[in-house]
Amino acid sequence: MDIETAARCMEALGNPKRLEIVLLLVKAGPEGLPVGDIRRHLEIPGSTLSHHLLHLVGAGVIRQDREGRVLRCHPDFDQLRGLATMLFAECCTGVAADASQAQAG
Amino acid sequence: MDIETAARCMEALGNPKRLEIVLLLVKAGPEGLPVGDIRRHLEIPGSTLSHHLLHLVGAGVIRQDREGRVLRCHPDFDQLRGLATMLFAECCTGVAADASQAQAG
DNA sequence: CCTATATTTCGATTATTCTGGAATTATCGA
DNA sequence: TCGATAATTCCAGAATAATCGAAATATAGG
Repeated sequence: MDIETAARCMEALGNPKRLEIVLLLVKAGPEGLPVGDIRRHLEIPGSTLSHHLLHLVGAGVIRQDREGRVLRCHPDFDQLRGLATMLFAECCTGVAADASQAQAG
Repeated sequence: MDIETAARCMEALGNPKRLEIVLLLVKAGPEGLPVGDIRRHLEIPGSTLSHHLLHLVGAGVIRQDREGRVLRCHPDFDQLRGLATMLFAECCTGVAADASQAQAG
């Protein structure tokens, strides 16, 4: 996963409402939940919720499947795992402090 | 970690420059890097970098230790781990779809 | 077709964030 | 104290995001 993508995911998760949505979906598991259920759980206006969901879908954090009138939302577990992994992927692999201080100071 | 805190961390990591900063610091390991080194690596104006660092510190994602004129920045590994963990902490533990559809539809 | 339900899109307002030049503060060494 | 380096704060403008009511679209069942 590249930095732009990861930042988009993080940014999507960086809003309390949206994070609540995602945690709720993760809790619900792979089957996820319909938009309407999320709305009832979180008690936010439909239009606001719709924007947040679009945002999350755009970032690739959740996916949606239509089932008749109902739009079911699932977390994208692979994406979330990738994100969590990325934070530590190159942990402690390098990037020493510059020598420039020693030279200049 | 509560949702507000987690969202603040995510939001802090949700900017490409800030994510780059944090990944650079994670790469550098526990010793971290001075602000000036980060600036040289990322090539951004000092004031902009300063704002981003303040943001990251405020969110608890990094910490800073002054060493004379140099301000050394470290990732807060505990916080980052906590964040990564939280995403899956309650994975698949519940939240079934409402019965209301079956009743209403 | 008609009615009800599920969800989105439109449109407008308000709030927040990002950005970076210039001035400022702090520390070091002579 | 002076001069250099490290980093921050001040300020202001541009860009983005959040919010939600109202209207619109889509689907289902009779």
